This record gives sequence, C-alpha cells and structure tokens, in this order.
Amino acid sequence: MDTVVQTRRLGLEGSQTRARFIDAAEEVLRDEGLPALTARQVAAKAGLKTQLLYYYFRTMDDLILALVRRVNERRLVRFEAALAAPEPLRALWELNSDPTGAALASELSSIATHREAIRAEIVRSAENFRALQIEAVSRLLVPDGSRSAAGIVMIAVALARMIVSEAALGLTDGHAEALVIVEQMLDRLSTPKQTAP
Amino acid sequence: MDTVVQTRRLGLEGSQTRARFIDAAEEVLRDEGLPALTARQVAAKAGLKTQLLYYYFRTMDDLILALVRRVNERRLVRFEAALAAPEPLRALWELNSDPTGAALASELSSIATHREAIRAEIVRSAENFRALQIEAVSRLLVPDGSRSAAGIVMIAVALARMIVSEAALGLTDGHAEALVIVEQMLDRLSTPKQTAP
DNA sequence: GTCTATACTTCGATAGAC
DNA sequence: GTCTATCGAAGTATAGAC
Repeated sequence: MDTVVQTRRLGLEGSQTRARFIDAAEEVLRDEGLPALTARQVAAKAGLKTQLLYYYFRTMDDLILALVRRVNERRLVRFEAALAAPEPLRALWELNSDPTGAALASELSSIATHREAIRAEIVRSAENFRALQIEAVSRLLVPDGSRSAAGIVMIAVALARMIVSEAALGLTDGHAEALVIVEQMLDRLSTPKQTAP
Repeated sequence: MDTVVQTRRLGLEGSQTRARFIDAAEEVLRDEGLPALTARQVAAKAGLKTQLLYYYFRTMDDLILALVRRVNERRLVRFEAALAAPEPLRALWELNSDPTGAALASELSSIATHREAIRAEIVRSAENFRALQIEAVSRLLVPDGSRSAAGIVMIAVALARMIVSEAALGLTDGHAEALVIVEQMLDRLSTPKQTAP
C-alpha cells in the first residue's frame, strides 16, 4: 500500500512567501521567545494571513523545522568565512560570540529539549558543526601535543555562549576576567612562533 | 492619595497549598518547558483547581517570581553544603553539573530574556551567587598569583552548564575531552602541595 | 480556603469559495 | 495562491456562592 497519507493540502518549497514566514518565525523567536512562536503572531510579523501559513507548512512543527535548517545552513556559511579570515581562531571565537546567533541557539536548544520531532534535526546538525570546529581548531593549533582541540572548543563555545546570553540580561560580573584569559590564549595560540621547550 | 490598588483578592504566604503550586510549576517548567507553564497545566500537575491558583497568586508572573525565589534559596543552601565538603572545589563543580538545576536555569534564563518583570529578580540573585562563588574559589585556590578566580568560575560554570544541557539532548561529542581538562585542573588545584617555583 | 460558573481572548488547524 | 468563515480546545483572569 502506497503511503499517500497527505491527501488534502499543498505547499511549495522555493516560494518567497514561504521564506517570509521563516524570517518572521526567526524574528519572533529571537525577540519574544518560544511562547510567542504561534501561527498568529508569526503571520502578523510577516504581514500575512494566519491561514496562509498552513498552506506552506502542515503544522507549526514543520515551520520550526524549516527555521532550524535555515539557521544551520547560515551557520555553516559563516563558519567557512571565519576559516578564511586572517586570524581564523579569533574569527571562530567571534562567530561563537555573535549575540543574535546565541539568542536563537538558546531558544532552539530549549525547543529541542521538549519536542521530540525537532530534537533529532538539532542534535544532528550540532554534532556536525562540533566536528567541523574541532577539526578546524585541531589544524590551527600550535602543535605542542599536550592540548586537546575538542576540549578547547568545548570551553570556548560554552564560555562565549554564557557571556553573550548573560550580557543580554545586563549581567556582566566576571566577564572581563574570563575575556582576559581568552585573549591570552588567542594571542598564544594564533602566533605560530616557537614557545620555550 | 493612598495607593490601595489591590482591592479584591486574598493570598497567604506560608500556605502549604501555595507551596504545592510552586512545586508543580517547577516540575512543569523542567519537564515540559516554558510554553507549558500555564495556570491550567500547573494546577493539573498539582491536582488542584485552576481558579484556586489565582487565590494564591495574582498573576502567572507572580507564580514564576515565587518559583525563581525558591530556586535561588535552594541553590544557596546547596552552595553552603558544597563548601563544607571534603573537596570543596570538586563539590562546587558537581553542584554546577546538577542536571535538574541546569535544566531549570536554562528555562529561567529564557524567561528572564523576554519578561521584564522577572529579569531583575533573576539577575540580582545571579550576581549574588556569582560573587559568592568567586569569593569561595579565590579562597580555595592554590595561591600561585597568576590565576583569576573570576575567570575560572566563569569557565567552569559555562562548561558545566553546556555539558549537562547537551547531554540531556543526547549530544556528547567533545564532553569526555573537556572533562579530562577539568579533572586535571581539579586535581592540581585541590591539592595544596607546593608546585615548582 | 475552595468551589461553580463564566467572560473574553488566543491557540492550532480545516473547509471551501475565488 | 490567497481569501472568508469557522471549530473546539486552551489561555488568563474574575465574580460570587459556600
């Protein structure tokens, strides 16, 4: 039996209207948070009718999934750009310190925790991105043997994310001291001169 | 003119029923996420009538504020217990690595980002807790002068939080390598023997 | 303190005309 | 593709009886 379960509605992929809904969803999620990510509020932000959203997305979960995929694609593009920068390690740090990306990542992580349908997609792309970053950092490090690129990536990503999200709340205690450590590390690791034996 | 704006309802502070609502709110927030934190679902989890919630809390924001305060008080108690442990630095790391606390902290941080009324309370207690942790770590460190307790606290807290929240999603890439670094640090910092001059 | 009853809004989603 | 019209459930919150 052919599983043609989807009997009634349509939906197009390359549509510009569809993209407007995804844009609006991203904006709502970033600015108002997860409880505001509703069909009505997304449509209002897009300047379109609520019911039209259901022509392009079967359910709200489908819209969120489309948003997740677009966020991930954009992150990969920016990652490649960072690797091509004059100081790639510093560019990676700045990529991970982007406030817009951090706010979205935080909300998406919250979605992944509680929505089975979204979790797989988020985890899969997070694993992919983590592997790419570890590989890149491993190539960029001064090869002094004792350092684990994976550990450094974990610490840097975690620290960047926390600093950005706390700063958005107006909480900055300890940030300056942590950034001093990061700067020292970036200076040391980015300059491939010989260190003392 | 006396501002006796609150004309109609009552509400008691030490009530046991009130505590049950807060318990239920914590459980709902941790297990189902922020969009599920509604009067109906909290009351259902508590096994009480929805309307009764409004006898104890004027609005949902009031309930969330009560939850925030209780989470903060409990965290301070656990912090004091960690300081009294045989290996305080390790106990602090484990406190920050508690999955229940991390899940709640993540959701509360999301609330703080988008709700003005809650933000102040969360930021205030986060600043207080950060200061206490930095002070404690500063006292516990081997005094080799070159280390910033504030920076170490930032890195440790950020790393613990990310590891726990990612592990809850089934994402563990890089965790083992990061934990090796933490263990090395804990071993080195917790043992107050003289290091090389 | 707890209950019933209720007002009004917003939610996701669908049917069917144009 | 976009529209009008609509459904039933769930949202916050209040009034008033017991």
